[in-house]
Amino acid sequence: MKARKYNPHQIEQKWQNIWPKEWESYKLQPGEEKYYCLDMWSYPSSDGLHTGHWRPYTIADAWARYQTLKGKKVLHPVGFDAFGLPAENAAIKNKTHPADYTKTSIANFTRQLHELGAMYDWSTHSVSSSPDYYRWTQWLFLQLYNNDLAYRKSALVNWCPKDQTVLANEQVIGGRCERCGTEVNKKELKQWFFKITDFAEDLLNFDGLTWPERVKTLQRAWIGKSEGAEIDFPITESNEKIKVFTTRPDTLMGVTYLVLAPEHPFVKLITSESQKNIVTAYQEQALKESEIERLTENRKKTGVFTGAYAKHPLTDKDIPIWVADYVLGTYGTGAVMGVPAHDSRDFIFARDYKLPIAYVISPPEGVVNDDAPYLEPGTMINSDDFNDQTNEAGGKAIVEALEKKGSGKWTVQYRLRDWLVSRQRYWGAPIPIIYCEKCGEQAVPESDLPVLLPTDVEFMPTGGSPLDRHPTFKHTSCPNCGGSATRETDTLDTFVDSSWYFLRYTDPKNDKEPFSKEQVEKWLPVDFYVGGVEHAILHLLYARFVTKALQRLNYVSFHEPFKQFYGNGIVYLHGSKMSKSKGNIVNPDDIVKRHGTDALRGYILFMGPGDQDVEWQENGILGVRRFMDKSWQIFHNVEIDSNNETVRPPIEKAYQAISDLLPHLYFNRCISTLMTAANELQDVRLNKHEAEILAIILSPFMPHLAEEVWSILGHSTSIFDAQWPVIEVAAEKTVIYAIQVNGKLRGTLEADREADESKIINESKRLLHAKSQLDENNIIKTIFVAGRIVNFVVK
RNA sequence: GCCGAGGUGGUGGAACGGUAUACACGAAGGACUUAAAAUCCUUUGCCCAAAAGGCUUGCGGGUUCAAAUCCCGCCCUCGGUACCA
Repeated sequence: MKARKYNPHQIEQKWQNIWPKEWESYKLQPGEEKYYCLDMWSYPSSDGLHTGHWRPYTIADAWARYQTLKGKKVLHPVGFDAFGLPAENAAIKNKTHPADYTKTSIANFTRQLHELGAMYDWSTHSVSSSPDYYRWTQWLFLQLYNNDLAYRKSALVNWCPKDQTVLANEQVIGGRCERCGTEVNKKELKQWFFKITDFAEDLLNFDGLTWPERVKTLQRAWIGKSEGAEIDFPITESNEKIKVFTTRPDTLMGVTYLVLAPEHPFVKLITSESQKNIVTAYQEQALKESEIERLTENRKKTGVFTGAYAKHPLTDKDIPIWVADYVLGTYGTGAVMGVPAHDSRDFIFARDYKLPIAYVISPPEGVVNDDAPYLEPGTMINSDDFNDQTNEAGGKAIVEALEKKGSGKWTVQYRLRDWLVSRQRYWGAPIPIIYCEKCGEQAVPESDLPVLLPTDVEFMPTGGSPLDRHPTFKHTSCPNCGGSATRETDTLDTFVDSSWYFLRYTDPKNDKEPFSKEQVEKWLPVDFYVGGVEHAILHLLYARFVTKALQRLNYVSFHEPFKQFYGNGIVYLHGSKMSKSKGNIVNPDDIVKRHGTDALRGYILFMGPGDQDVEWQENGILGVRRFMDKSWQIFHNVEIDSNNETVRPPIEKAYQAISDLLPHLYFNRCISTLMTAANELQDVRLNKHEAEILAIILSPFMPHLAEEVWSILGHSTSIFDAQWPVIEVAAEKTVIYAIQVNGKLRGTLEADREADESKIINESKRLLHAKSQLDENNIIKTIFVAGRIVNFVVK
């Protein structure tokens, strides 16, 4: 075989055209072992992909190909999350229709994904904005609606003034819109919600899932479970009770005031005549304040007295009721008991407003310092019957006493709020609800789905729902009474689309149902999911919720969608995350042109551990390219007709190492291993058997090169129809001992693997003696580790 | 503050408690060439002219025959998060 120069371009195009584009891999045959390998639904944009985007795709593809070689039937689907704000905003900016924008973006993405040479099954292809997909998104909405998991209510919600729509809590990052970074404000609006809070407890459970700690922690923090007590404080001169939530019922005897959030409904009810003006002014001012101002660190606490009092549930003492915005209307009961002696916030507030501070827990030793709140455990004091026990026992006793009186109980609070899913925007799935004056809210019958999104809509955002302005969309008849009725004109959050797409992939052409139970049960849960950790509390939480909801409704039997989640690290360039808007991106097209897809894939894997952030090194790609040139030469120096089955040590070693490393996803170390082997094999003439092994262990990372070599070696079928080789690697005959004195390396000794301990120790002594580095009389102890080390401990 | 991930050469990074710095980039020198690119060879953690030797995995302790790795106490960087009662 005469070595041509390695021409990646030619080879890669060849195989990208030959590799099947549609082979309906979701049709699992009896006896086949499934493996569902998924990368996150692409959000197509006209900007195209940069090398940072390639990272998860490359990881997923290497992994999918490896699983294939291990004999699994791999489902590795592809599709596009095309609905949503970014597409709509980009379309507006480019003065085009979102549908047209989406079409060109998808075409562009499709081309780039082909260039990646990934093992995608294009027959699974689904697009969230196509009616045969969103029909089932609407179906999903109806299932939730019909089972009390979707509802409409009026609430104070997040409003993005730039995008002119409401947002879910998860889409507000630090008081700003997740998409455009604009400060959000609060508006009282009637909106649609999904009851994710029903699953708060289930969502905390990650048993059996291989997920990175950081992602689990983020979700747990977002769900924010805290255990404590709900305690009633009856309002004097009213029949109402103020409910407070506290994690510290043990401090109940130290309550010196109560605080209501400014938006608490009781404020109006209880405020005394004389305080009315002050309180109303305070409420107005508090509501005006933006989330960002309110979140400012170390902000001065403000508040006003309502003029009203409540009775302490155990002592009946009058407790003044205040309004202060350090209490949030959206958490707990929107009211707290003020215990300045044992809570830092209450302490500051009480000091500033001259409210009494009553210590009810003292340190186990010494006396309490009254310049500061005491937050540690201790002994109950000043608490009547509850004195002299630990605060833990005291807390239990207090709740027991409250329970007896019917004015308190143990309870659990979550920070998680229901998921707001309606949007006042055009480019999304219409919410399938009809309002009839006679019959009220009506679900669109499933047989009438999809509720089509009209194309002739004036979609510039103005704050109202664009569909509302359409001449005909809105008008329909009531499915119940047949009378004239109107449609809901809000559309669904795009995260609803992406919260179930992995189910659709198992049955992408089904036009009777979103997926057949049989298909979904065959493939799910997803075995391996790769994507960015920035989705930790958006997509990943929503997808888990939807799966759990569908399980409750009996559409699926599993309760988690993603068995293993691999959060790929971010690629940085010049110290910040690659992004088109910042202008610091590396275009993969250029690199592919110069060095080929395989070199780029190889470098992406070689850069560093795939789950860690890494800085892009412009020249790093050269090392991989040189390795590929070298490999090309090695593969062209093969005894093609030989029946020799001996496997040389460099190949054995590489095979062994990669077989050990790859299951742990140590891609970077696999590439290093291959490089080492190539360096050792440069001048060697391989036999055919060796070349085949080498090609297979290289193929997950550089599939085009491996496939080409495989065909040159005389195979007419794909290398990915082959199996990961199983070879017995014989242990080497000799081993190298490190000879140490007091743990410091003093020399090395090559010895027979089978040589016995005393022989090796003697040889070691002789060696060190010759170098005058050991006085045998001083040896106190000799450590011998077979095959590794001899360590002489000397005086 | 709290939670998570990190801290190893000039750079990206390797290292079941057992020869720290593999692999690669970059740099220096050389070969080939009229020349350059490409390629190949050599060197490349620090100190010392070199050898010998010593030092070295953010800092300080500890455990161990032996620590980048385990334990304790700090420092720094990145990411997340926060009046959550």
